[in-house]
Amino acid sequence: MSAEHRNSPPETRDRILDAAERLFVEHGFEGTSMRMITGAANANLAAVNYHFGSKDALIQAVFRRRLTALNETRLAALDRLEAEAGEAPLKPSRIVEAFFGTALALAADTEHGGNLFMRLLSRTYNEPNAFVRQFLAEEYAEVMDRFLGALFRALPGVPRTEVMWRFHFMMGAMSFAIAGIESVHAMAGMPYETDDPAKLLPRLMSFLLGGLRAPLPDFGASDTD
Amino acid sequence: MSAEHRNSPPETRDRILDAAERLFVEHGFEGTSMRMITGAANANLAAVNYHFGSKDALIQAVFRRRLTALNETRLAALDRLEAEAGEAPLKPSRIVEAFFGTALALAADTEHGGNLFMRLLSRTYNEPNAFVRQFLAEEYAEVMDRFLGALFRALPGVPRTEVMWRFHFMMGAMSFAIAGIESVHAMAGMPYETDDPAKLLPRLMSFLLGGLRAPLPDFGASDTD
DNA sequence: GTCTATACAACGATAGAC
DNA sequence: GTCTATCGTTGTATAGAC
Repeated sequence: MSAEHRNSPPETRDRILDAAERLFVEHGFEGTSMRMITGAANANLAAVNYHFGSKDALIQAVFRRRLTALNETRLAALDRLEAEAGEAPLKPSRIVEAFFGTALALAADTEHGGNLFMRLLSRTYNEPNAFVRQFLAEEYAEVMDRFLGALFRALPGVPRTEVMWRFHFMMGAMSFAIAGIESVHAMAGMPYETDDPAKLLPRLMSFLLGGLRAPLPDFGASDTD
Repeated sequence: MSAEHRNSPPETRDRILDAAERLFVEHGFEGTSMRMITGAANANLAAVNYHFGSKDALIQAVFRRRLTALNETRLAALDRLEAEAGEAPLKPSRIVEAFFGTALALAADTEHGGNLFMRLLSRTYNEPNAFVRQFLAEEYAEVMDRFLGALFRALPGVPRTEVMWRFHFMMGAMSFAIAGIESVHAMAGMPYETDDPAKLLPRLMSFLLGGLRAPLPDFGASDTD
C-alpha cells in the first residue's frame, strides 16, 4: 500500500498525518476540512490527494499508523500470557487487562500523541461512515478473534454469546472511559476529583471484571423463541 | 422556544424532522446534506432554514423532540421508586433499571422510530461537535443530577467519585449495547445467535450491576501485581 | 406566515502546467 | 512532487410569491 510512496520525503506526508490526527480529534472527520489540515501542516491543498488519494484514505492512514502497533502490542501481551500459562486456562482478568490495559496505556501517552489518537479511536467505534467502519472491522478481526477465543476457553461455563456481548459492553465502557471524560464532566455538573490517568485503569478494570463475572442474565420463561 | 412556530401546519416541519432523524442515523450529521433531508421530506431546501434556522438547530430539534420525553419518563420512574421506598434507601438495581431500562425500552420501539433515535443518541455522546455536546449536556443535567444523587444515597459506602465513574462506564456499555450491535457483529466475525431485543435488557443489566457492585479499585502505592 | 427560487462562499476532488 | 485553476456540491442567507 505504501510502496508507491515509500521513498517520498517523509516531511510533508507525516506533517499531514500529524495535523489530521489532531484536527480530527478536535472537530471530527467531517468537521475538519482538507484546507484546515493542509494549512496546519504547511502543505498545499492538493498534497493530501497526492499522498493519500482522498480524505477517506487519509483517515484510514491516520488510523493504520497507530492501530497496527496497538493491536500488535495486544497480541504480544496475549502471546506472553498463553506462553506463561502453558496448558492451563488463562485468568479472565489477565485477558481483559491485556486488551484494555494496553489501550489505556496508549491513552495515557501524552508525549507521542497516543492520548489524542485513543480519543479519536474511541469515538470512531460508533462512526456511521461505512468506509471507516469497514476498515476498523478488518483491522480488528484478528485481535477480536484471538481475545474472544481466549475468553471462551477461560470461561467454559459461560455461553459464548454472553461472552461476546459482555466483551462488547466492555468496549463501550472503555470507549467512554477514554473519550468521554469531559462530556460526563459537563453532564454531571460536578468536577471530578482528579483526572489522574493512572487511576483510570484500576477504576475501569474493577468495573469490567465485575461486569464480566456477573451472574448470567435470567431471560425468564415467558418469551421462548 | 417553539412558540413562534406553534400554530404552523405540522406537515412540513414534522416531515423534515422525521426525514432528518432517519438520515442522521444512516449517514451521520455531516454525511447528511440539507438537500438529502428536504428531498426525502418533499420540502424545499430553504424550508429547513425557515423552520429551524440552521442545520445545527435542526439537529437540536431532532433530539429535543425525543429526549425530553425520554428523560421525563426516567424522572417519573425515579419519582415512583422514591415514593414507594419512603425514607428507605433505594436498591441500586432499581435505580439503574429506571435509567437504562427506560432507554432500552425506547431502543426496542421499532413502531414509532424510537430505535432509530436511540442509535443516533448513543453515538452522539462522543460527538465532537461542540454545539451538539453542549445541548446534550444541558438536556441531561437534571436527570444526571437526580440519578447520581439517588445512587449516592443508595451506595453510601462508595466514594462519590467512583459512583460517577461507574455511571459513566455504564453509559458507555449502554451506548454500545444500542448502537454497536452490527459493529461488533462485523468485528467478531461470528453471527450473534439472536438480536432479540427482549434479551438485551437482562444482558445489559447483569453486566451493569456486576460492574456497579464490583470491589472498589485498589490504586495501590506502586505497581504491585 | 409558509414556502420557493436563487445567489454565495467554502467544501472535496481533479486535471494539467511547471 | 508541487501548485494553480476549476468543477460539482455543500450550508446558509435573502428576496419575493402566495
